[in-house]
Amino acid sequence: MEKLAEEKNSNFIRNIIDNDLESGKHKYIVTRFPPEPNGYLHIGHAKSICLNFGIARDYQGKCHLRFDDTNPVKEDLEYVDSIMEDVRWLGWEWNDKLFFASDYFDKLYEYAEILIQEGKAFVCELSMDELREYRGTLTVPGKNSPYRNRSVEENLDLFRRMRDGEFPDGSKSLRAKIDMASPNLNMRDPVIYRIKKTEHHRTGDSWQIYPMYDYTHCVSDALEGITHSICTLEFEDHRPLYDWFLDQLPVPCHPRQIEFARLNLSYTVMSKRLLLALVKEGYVKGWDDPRMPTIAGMRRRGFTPEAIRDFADRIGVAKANSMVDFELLNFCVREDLNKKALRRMAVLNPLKLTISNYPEGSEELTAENNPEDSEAGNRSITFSRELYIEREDFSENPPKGWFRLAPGKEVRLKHAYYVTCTDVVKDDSGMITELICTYDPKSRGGWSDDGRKVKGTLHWVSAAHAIALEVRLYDHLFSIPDLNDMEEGKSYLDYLNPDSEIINTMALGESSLQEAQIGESFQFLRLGYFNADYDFTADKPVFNRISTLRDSWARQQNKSSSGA
RNA sequence: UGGGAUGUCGUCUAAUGGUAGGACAGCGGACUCUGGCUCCGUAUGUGAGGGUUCAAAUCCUUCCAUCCCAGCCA
Repeated sequence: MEKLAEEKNSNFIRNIIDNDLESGKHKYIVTRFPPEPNGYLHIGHAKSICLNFGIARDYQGKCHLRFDDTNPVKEDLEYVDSIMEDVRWLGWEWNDKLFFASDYFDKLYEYAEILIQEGKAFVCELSMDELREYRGTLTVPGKNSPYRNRSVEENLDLFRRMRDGEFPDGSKSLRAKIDMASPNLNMRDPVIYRIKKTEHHRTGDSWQIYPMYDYTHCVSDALEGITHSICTLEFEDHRPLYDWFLDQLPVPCHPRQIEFARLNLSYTVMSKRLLLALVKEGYVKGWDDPRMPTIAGMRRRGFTPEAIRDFADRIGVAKANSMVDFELLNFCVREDLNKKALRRMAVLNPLKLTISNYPEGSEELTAENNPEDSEAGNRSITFSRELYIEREDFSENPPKGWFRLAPGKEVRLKHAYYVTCTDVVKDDSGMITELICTYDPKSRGGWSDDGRKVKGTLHWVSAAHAIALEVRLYDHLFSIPDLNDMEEGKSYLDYLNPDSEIINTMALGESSLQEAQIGESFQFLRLGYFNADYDFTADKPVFNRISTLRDSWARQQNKSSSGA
C-alpha cells in the first residue's frame, strides 16, 4: 500500500533525493519556491509549488518561500501579497521560512568584494551595446573587455563608488572573470552587479547597485541550506555558473540545481508577458478573470486547491517538454466536486411546461443534496403546474436513442413526477413556446413501483418559484490547443476564443440558490459544476461554470453526425 | 553552423540490463431517479539504423527530430 503511494509520486528528482538520503549526503531535505514578485502566479507555478512543498512534506523536510527580488524596477509589494495568498490557498505552509533575496544584499555585497579581492571579478565600463558586441555569438567566441585587467585596488575602489552612487545607471557593471571563449554564453564574464538608482520595495534607497539573478540565486540557496534547488529547463545552461560562484565563495554549503520541464497546458498560455498583455489590453477582465490560468483566476472560476494539487500529482515531473491536456484538469475538478458539491437544479435555456391535470397551487418535494454523500442531507423544492425545463430536453422529431421529452413520450422530472407530453404550442414563426403535459399523481417523488420504464430524467424549476440567475459560461481562452502552431503572420490575439465567456441572463434556478455563499460550488444537475462568483448577491445571483459534466449523449451525437 | 538538453500508447508519465505498467482521453458493456457517478472489459507506445548481451526503453555507435542559450530580466 505504502509502496504504491511512493510509486505514484515517483519522479527523477525524488530518485535523486532518495539516493542522496541513502548515501548519507543529506540527512534532511530543504527545497524552496523562489518567485520573482513581478506578476501573478499561474497553474505552471502551482506545479513547481506542489513539487517543492510536496517533497518537503513527504521527506519531513522544509520548503522555503523566497522572493527573488533583485530587480526593483519590475517588482512590487502587491505581487508579494498575492503570491503569499495563492501559495496558502493552494494549501501549503512555509511557517517561519519566509525569505527575500534582498535580505542577503549585505552578504552578497561582501562576497562580491571577495571575488574582486581574489581577482575573479572586475568593474567593466562597456556600454550595453559594447558588451553585446564583445560577447560574441553562439558560434564565435567573445573578446575580453579592455577593463578586464584592472588591479584589485582599482576594482575595489570603483565597486565601492558604484555602491555609493557615484556613477549613473548603466555606466559600469561588476563582472565575473571567467572565460570569454566559453561555448556557454553564461560563462562569458557575466555581469553580477548593475547600477540601478531605483527604490526597492523592501530596502528602499539603501542600494544603488543590485545583484543579478545568477549570482544571487545560488548564494541565497547556499545561505539557506537548500539541498535541492529545483528550477525549470531554461536554467540548465546556467548551472555551470551556479556551481562556479559557489565554488569560489566561502558559502556554508553547495546545493544541487536540478531542472525540470515547465508545464504547458492546452488551449492556454503560461507566459507572464502574454498574460499581462491580455489584462492590460482588456481582452480579459483582470488577473482573476475566470478564464485566466492564474491561480487567482482559477480560484474565482471555482477550481479547488484539492483539484489543482491532484492535477500536479498526476502530470508528474520530467525533463521532456510537454503539453498537458486541459481535460485532465477538468477530470480533477469533477472528481473533487462530485464528492463535495451540493446538487441544485437550474435551467439555462428555459422552455415552459404546463401540466394540464395538475391542480392550482404548489407542493413541497424532498430532494437529496448529494447522492455521493449521505451526510449532505436533503432540501425542499417547490413543484407546481407551470414549470420550465431545458429547451434542449425536448425534441419534436427525436433522433434514435432519445431518452428525453418528445410528443407522446413520458419522462421523469427529477425528484417530482412522471409527465407525458400531450401538446406542443408554437408561435406564428413556428417556434415552440410551451409544452402541455399530463402527470401521473402516483409517481410522486419520481418513482413508481409498477415496473414502468422511464429512461429519461429531466431537471426543471417551478415557474412561480424560480429565481433569475446570471450564469457565466466559460470555455478555453484560445481556440487552438498549442499557440506554437500559429499560422505565419498571425498573432495569438487571432486565436482568442470568442466564446470563452458567454453571459447567460435568462437562466432560472431553484430558490435555495439565493442563499449561496460567494465561492460556494454546486453541481447544477445534468449541466456541470458552478461557483458563486465574487459578483454574487442575493438580489442578483451570479454563477461561473467551472466545467461541464461528461456528456456521453452529446459525444454519441457528435460521433454519428461527423460519421455521416 | 557553437554549446546544453530531450525523444516510451492520442496526451502525461513509470520501468535504474530481466514480463513495457499506470493515469487522462477513446472504444465496448453493466448499473443508474443526473445520458453524471461507480464498476467491468478493451485497443493503441520505446524516433530510426547498426552493435554488445542469454536478455536492451535501459549500454555503445551513427543518424533524425524537437526544445533552450547571444538582458546590466528572472
